[in-house]
Amino acid sequence: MENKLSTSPYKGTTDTYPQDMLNRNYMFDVWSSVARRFGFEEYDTPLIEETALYVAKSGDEIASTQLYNFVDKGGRDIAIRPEMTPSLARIIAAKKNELTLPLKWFNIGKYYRYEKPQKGRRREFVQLNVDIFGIPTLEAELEIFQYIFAVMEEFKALKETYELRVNNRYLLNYLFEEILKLSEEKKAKVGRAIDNYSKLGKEAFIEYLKELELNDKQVSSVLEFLTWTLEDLKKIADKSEGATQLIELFAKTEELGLTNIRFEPSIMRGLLYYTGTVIEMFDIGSKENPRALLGGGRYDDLLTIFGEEKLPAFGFAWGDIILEDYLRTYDLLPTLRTETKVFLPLFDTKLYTYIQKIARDLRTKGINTETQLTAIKFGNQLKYASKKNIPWVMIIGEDEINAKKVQLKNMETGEQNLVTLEEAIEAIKS
RNA sequence: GUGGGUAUAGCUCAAUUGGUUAGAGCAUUGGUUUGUGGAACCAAGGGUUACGGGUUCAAGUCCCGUUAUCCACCCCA
Repeated sequence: MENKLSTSPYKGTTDTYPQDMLNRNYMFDVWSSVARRFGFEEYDTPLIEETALYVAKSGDEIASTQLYNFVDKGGRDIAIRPEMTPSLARIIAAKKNELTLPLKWFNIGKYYRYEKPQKGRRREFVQLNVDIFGIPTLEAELEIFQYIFAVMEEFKALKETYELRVNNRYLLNYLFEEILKLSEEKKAKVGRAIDNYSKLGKEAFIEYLKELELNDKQVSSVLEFLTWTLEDLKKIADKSEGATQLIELFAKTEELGLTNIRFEPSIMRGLLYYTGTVIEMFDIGSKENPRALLGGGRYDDLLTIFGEEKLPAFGFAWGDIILEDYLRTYDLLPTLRTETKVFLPLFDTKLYTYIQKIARDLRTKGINTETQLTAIKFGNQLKYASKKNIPWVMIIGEDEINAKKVQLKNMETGEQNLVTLEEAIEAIKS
């Protein structure tokens, strides 16, 4: 090992400097303020859970390969959370009898997955989770859809650049069981192929299905399925609950006037706990962001892993990295300035205490104030304030103190006035 | 986990194809009569050329390994 410590962050993680933090906070503020506007409440869970929580749900290789898990000093097998849903289900199951339904909860938190880092994918990332518990009907879906679109509007995203794609796991089950009559093992593989349909291309897709030993009839059934529209669903409405739900769902989205949403038969969403509606949102205005912006679905059965009765649930997760990529693609990140409102220069060390007391006064009144700490050349102090994009500079030297006034300088216009402290505060606050 | 590309200053890139002391722009810091910023000009700091080994009289340049990053798989909770 080398003696010198590396300044690089751990593989697949990134440092966030104050400048980047402004963007991050902007995105998170939109997420959470719109959530509160809809009546969602914030909650949190520990970063560490028992490994069993994740194994119970998935059981397969995800837990062994992509989970950060280890044994603690007490011999417990624990893991850093790779997602929120199991923890959320856990805390709800724990207090199921005392919680008033429905629950509309959200959280913004960090997650860790042992992945090979790529663009839009890191080992440490932040996700927004929004979930509704206790609504068995499609109103839960509609509430979430409206939230998602409200967020996109808040980001000022252009309508032609995003699309929410919706499918239903019961419809997929109908395809697998009633039309194709597949074994469990093949369901998973065909499902994955369908998920990859647009990426594979039609020919590679057909070839892959044939490798899975699907006969010609089955292959053409899958291809036909992928072209299905809502009209086609009406023909099988009496046979598939998934079809019925989708028809009803889209009737309501239309009544609500929701756009940027459509039925898409190839949406799969993994293979784990989803029970009905599944959703993904995509950037459709460019080719720069091929990954889903967000994904989610209904998971009515998840509480059963805690030995509880079923509780209807619908929710989704939205990743920070891909959102930021999306916003950058369309130049939707506003130019953000520091939160500091006013800068107080210092002409002479003798004035330090005086300036500090003024600053204290300003801060008491809720004005974010930064002061010059050492008396360097005034031009450089202004340069500093200018570089940090602080909108106001309050200049106080001997002359101003004698006049019992302050010079208030607007850094954008360069305008400067000799005013009383009260007048200055008024101007800064407005 | 598999396959491939890349790695030179904080950032974007040079370096006559193996040949002196590795350069430039931007950024940073200071200066251009120290109570007025953004521009311009001047100057400075900043590099074990990712790390380790090898070939060679000579390596930023060629070879091997490691690490990181990007792309495609795998997976995507």
